[in-house]
Amino acid sequence: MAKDDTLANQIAKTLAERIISGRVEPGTPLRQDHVAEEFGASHVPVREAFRRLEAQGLAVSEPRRGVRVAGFSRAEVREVAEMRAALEVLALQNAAPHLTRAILDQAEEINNEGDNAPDVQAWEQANRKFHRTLLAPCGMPRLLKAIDDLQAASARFLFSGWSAEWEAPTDRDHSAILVALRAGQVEHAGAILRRHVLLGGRSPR
Amino acid sequence: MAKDDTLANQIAKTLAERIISGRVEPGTPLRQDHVAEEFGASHVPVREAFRRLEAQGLAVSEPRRGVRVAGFSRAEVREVAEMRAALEVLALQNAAPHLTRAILDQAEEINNEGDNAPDVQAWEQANRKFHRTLLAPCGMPRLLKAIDDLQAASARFLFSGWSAEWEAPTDRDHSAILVALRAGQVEHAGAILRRHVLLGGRSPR
DNA sequence: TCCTTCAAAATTATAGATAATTTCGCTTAT
DNA sequence: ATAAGCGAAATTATCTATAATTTTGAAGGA
Repeated sequence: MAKDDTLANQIAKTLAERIISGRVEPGTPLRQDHVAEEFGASHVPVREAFRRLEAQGLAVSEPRRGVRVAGFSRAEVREVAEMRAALEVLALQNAAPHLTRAILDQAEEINNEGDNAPDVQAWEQANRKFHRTLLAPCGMPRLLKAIDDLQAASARFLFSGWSAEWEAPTDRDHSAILVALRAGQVEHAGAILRRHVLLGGRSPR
Repeated sequence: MAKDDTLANQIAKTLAERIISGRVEPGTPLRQDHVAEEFGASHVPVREAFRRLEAQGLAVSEPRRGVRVAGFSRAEVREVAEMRAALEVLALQNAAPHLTRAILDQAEEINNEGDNAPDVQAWEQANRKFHRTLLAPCGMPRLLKAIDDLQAASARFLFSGWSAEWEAPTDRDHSAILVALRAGQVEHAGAILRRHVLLGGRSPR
């Protein structure tokens, strides 16, 4: 099934997944012809895919010198965490009035899935889904898109840190956020969310 | 002279300027062949330019149905203002420790330019420069890029509202921000900045 | 041994051509 | 009149080919 109709989009998605999962290392050059050959396509859609990756911050391109997988310094990781914190809190504040009992229950369900996740990948997926479930009702598409891209950047860092040994941490913050939201304490929920996102971006021990 | 080396980037910049200034209306279809002909180029770089505009939120693209100049509803204008407020405050907080006396003086100079601006375009340019001068020292490139894109979106709204009659408002908020920063009251400066950005996005009377 | 120079190879960027899809306007039937 | 159907024109998406630039690596000189 075509995930996205246009070839360029499919290529972009595949490459994005590869970069986020850490399967290709930061700094790796992405050669348009090689990628094109791999996908059985010409390099025109590949170039467009590159542009999308660039916009998402997953790749960097220097004119006439090609595009490489974006690297991430400690400073950049912190930057992304700070941006996420600011924007997710904003989204939560705007989503709060639209959060129903059903949505909160659903979020709790997703949170439980995350606690039982067998590996980092599954945990990250549940984590992302949890956040999105709570924030989506804000109805601000541009904001949600920005948050998505930032979460992808965060995930890169997460995967690079502990791909091997890892154990599912029962997520106290998530639970606390739900408790606060159920009690109508939006500000408090936002404060926990903020701390949660900022600390989540800390370096692995 | 070539502003940006690659044709695609030049085309993107030109089109972006055209959209922001309001010279092309929201909803206008952008035909790759027409644009290509206008620039004396083939449509390959044009398509790449479209992708960039899309990423900046200046155009929307539906697969196989082309790309059109992005529209903006009242809700979207508010969304952009909220995002700007959140991110600019974050940038200011991180920039504050690096703000020297010289930078603040420079900002004041720019602010005066803005007060004497003959038209909206000039005022907006000075306004943008003022913000960037204060925020750039945060040293967070991704954040600054995001703010740039949001400011562009804000400018679109501004230009669409009062292109004709307009008088330079001596910007009290800007001055107040500088006073607070000079006094080392970063939090207070942030609060003014936040209010300033949010109210700046209000609809024309 | 190390640096410079220069040509071959690789790679990017753009152009031109083609296939596939959508849009538009006309005809025709109700 | 109005709506459905059909075909031509326009448009998007892709491919193949070409020009321009960068990288690579080897040869020659300091």
